[in-house]
Amino acid sequence: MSNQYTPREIEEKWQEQWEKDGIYAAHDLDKKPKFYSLVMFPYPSGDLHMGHMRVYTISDVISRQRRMQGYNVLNPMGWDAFGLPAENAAIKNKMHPGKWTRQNIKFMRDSQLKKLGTSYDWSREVTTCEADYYRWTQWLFLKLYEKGLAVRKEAPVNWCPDCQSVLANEQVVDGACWRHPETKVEQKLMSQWFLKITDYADELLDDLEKLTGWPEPVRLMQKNWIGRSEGAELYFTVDSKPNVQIGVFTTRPDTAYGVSYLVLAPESPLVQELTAPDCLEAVNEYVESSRHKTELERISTEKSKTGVPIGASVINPFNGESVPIWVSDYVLMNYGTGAVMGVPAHDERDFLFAKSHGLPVVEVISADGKASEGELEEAYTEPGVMINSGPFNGMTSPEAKVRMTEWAADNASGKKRVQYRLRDWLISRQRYWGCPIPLVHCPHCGIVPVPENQLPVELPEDIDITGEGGSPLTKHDSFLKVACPVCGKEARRETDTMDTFIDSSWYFLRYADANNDTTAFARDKADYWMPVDQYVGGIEHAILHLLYSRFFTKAFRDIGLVQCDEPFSNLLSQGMVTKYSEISGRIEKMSKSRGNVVGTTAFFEKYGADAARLFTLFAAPPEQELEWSEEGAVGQYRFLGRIWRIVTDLLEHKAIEPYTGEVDHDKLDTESKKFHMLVHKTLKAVTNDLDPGRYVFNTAIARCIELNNGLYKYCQELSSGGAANGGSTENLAPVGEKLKAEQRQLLSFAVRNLLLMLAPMAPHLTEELWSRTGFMDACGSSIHVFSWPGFDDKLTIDDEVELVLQVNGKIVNKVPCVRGMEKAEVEELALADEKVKAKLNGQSVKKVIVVPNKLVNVVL
RNA sequence: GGGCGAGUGGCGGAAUGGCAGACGCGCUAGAUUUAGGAUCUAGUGUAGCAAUACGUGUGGGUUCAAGUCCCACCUCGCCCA
Repeated sequence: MSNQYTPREIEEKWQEQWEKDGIYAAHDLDKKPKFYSLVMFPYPSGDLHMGHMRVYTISDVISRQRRMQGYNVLNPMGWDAFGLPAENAAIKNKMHPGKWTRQNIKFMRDSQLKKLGTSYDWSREVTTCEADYYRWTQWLFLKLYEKGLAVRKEAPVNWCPDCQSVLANEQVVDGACWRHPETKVEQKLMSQWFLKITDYADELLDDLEKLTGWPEPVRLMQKNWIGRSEGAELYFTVDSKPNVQIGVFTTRPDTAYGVSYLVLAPESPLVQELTAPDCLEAVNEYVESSRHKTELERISTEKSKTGVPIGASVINPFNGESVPIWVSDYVLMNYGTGAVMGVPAHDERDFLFAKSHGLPVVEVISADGKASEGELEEAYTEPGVMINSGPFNGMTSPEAKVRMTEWAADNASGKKRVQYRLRDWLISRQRYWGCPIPLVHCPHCGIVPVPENQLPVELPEDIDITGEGGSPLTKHDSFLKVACPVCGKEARRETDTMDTFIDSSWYFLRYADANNDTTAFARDKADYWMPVDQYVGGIEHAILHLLYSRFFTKAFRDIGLVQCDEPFSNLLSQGMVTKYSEISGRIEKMSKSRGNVVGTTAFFEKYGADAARLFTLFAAPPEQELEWSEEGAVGQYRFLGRIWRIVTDLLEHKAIEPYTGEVDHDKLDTESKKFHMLVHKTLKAVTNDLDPGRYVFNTAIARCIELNNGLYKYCQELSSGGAANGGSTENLAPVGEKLKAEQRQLLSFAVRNLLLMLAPMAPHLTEELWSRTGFMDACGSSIHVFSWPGFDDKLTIDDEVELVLQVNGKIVNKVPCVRGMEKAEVEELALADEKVKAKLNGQSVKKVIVVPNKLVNVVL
């Protein structure tokens, strides 16, 4: 039996044993209470580093502890395996995306995640790029299509020339592609598939209230993203064409008397319809130039606003005045109606626009109800009192907002309207490595869904990926040509694939029934496991992935596939892992490109997975940033070594035995009582720290270290008190035969509980010692399926407390005191204290504050 | 420009409004050792021999009592524009 702690020798052994025994299997429909623990599944990019490991460690510890607490735990893992990097790698290495992906998965699963000692139920592994998964992605798409939630629309889209693909708005960062920060995104008009997430805008917003287990910042981000704003749509009749009305959405109908022009988005069809012949050339030129601008450039409040008049005008329904129509690219076609009313006096962007084009500024709201003297310096956007607004003068602007909307509705000039920032989800991608959209274009029948029994529409493997000229699917004849499912005549397959966010918007449902080959997931299993009880993942998915998943869950509920209406009850957003980067000279997020990664293999070899796990948990609370330091990790390696040494030494000296009972406190001597209470105090603190919603692993580990330190000290005392062993550092433990039975029981009790508390965090070491100490045989199970230990609350409260004595809030003395002393008695004790008396120096006492069992403050 | 969050020893970080700095790293000393980047023991906020004084980004405030609550500001981070 080796007496050295060598993680290499034990970790792999137990990993194999656990897998063989299947102790982490989840049981569908079991009577035990369920706990669904989920971590955001990774993209199989090829190599995980210690930074990535943080999230898996956190989620694994939660799963393991819940399992010990008697829950039927579902802790699955899979791969978000479709996506661009596979195609890029294919172009670079001349390797098929499928081969590249599968080889990465194998490495990440077998050589990284398993070596971390994770407790996944691998029988439920899902891989989104395999036909047995994407078949159901397609099936679910068809369900959404039947429900009218998948629609084809002509729309201006963000086009990345590098990807040769359309990007969702969320994938455009600072006007550039999220994968190609150097590449400016272009605007292009195309026919595309959309999912109507806006149908659920209100529910997605309202239900954020229910998500009390989510971090507040994430809920706020979602709220802002949905961006509900209440206002009105107002109709402006075109001067020369009384049958044409232009609707504008505004959140400020109260400023309608201040309208001095109206603006159309360059993409608006009305531009072509209404432009006067003599303005046509200038307008066309302007429309053309705006096509090359990014959305950010267009709506920025910092730059001056460009635009040209189109030579037509509209009537303001409130005052009957005629105002000119302009075209300007600060108006976006896909927000509101693609037309806005210009109120320079009360909107920053309108103010800029009016100033640079010499348009009038009409003030209709002011702070005090009086018009400003001279010209306005800037737009007044605050609420105020109405002026220059006919019958609405004198009202406060919020009141006028309501009244003017009513007036417009009564006069067929407008209506109340709610507008969202959230837009429909554009899912078409002109890419190969994604889930094919299961539709067929038939010249006779139009768009025809592929019948369910013909699914999956498989991605052809015999393909040549060059990265040029769009998707290779458009050139693959046998994929392209298909008989129309309705009329049987020759038709063409849809060649667009789906946005990969679709794959990850339902994977949590597939885990509930991962091997079902007759449907996406059986209703009863999904209803049993859902919702996810604890989801753990990065803050970078705070908006997109979480919003899409919520949308899918709600849509599936309405289709009748599942009962729950929110997928994730509790969410933990772990902070990123950082490290000093030689390249930038700064502490930055750990990543390959920054050259500051710490690999898993070398680290596991040297210190073991348990030390890696403990350090990630110990260095910072989970939602905070964590700076990786090898020295810090060594500290945890040492802690594990200290447990190892003391336990193996106790064992060798026969000072512990596989004693599974409690300890009779009354039989213990004073020192033993103290140590016995330390064990109970630690059990209480650690259980509390691992409580749902708290998850402060750093302090839980600190408590375990304290208990271990206490164990060393107790052993020292036992040795010097008769059970001596010579004081050699080789022998930490007292000699077993010289100990009293209850002292041996206490030592065994302490070791047993220390191992149990650490089991979720350091699964290998604890299992090895559980086995070596004989607890495994005595309890008849792996430590990881044994029950989480309880504690006796009475033994966590000391009889004697240290009373802090203050004079005027400053600490003067500390005295021991019996717990539960009466206030008057405590007051007396404090005033009789020599040091307090010295401070008082005969001055009269104004009052005395007593905090029971803690503190006395004498105020002069 | 707006919103949110965070500033505590040499470092990572602890503190239901009630003893600031738990726990770890680092450092110092001792023990053990052929050796130590192993191990064990003790110490370690700053100044001071000491008693003591001062200490949680800055400035105000509330309170018997503030790292914690309120106001203003500074710095950093994230998100949105």
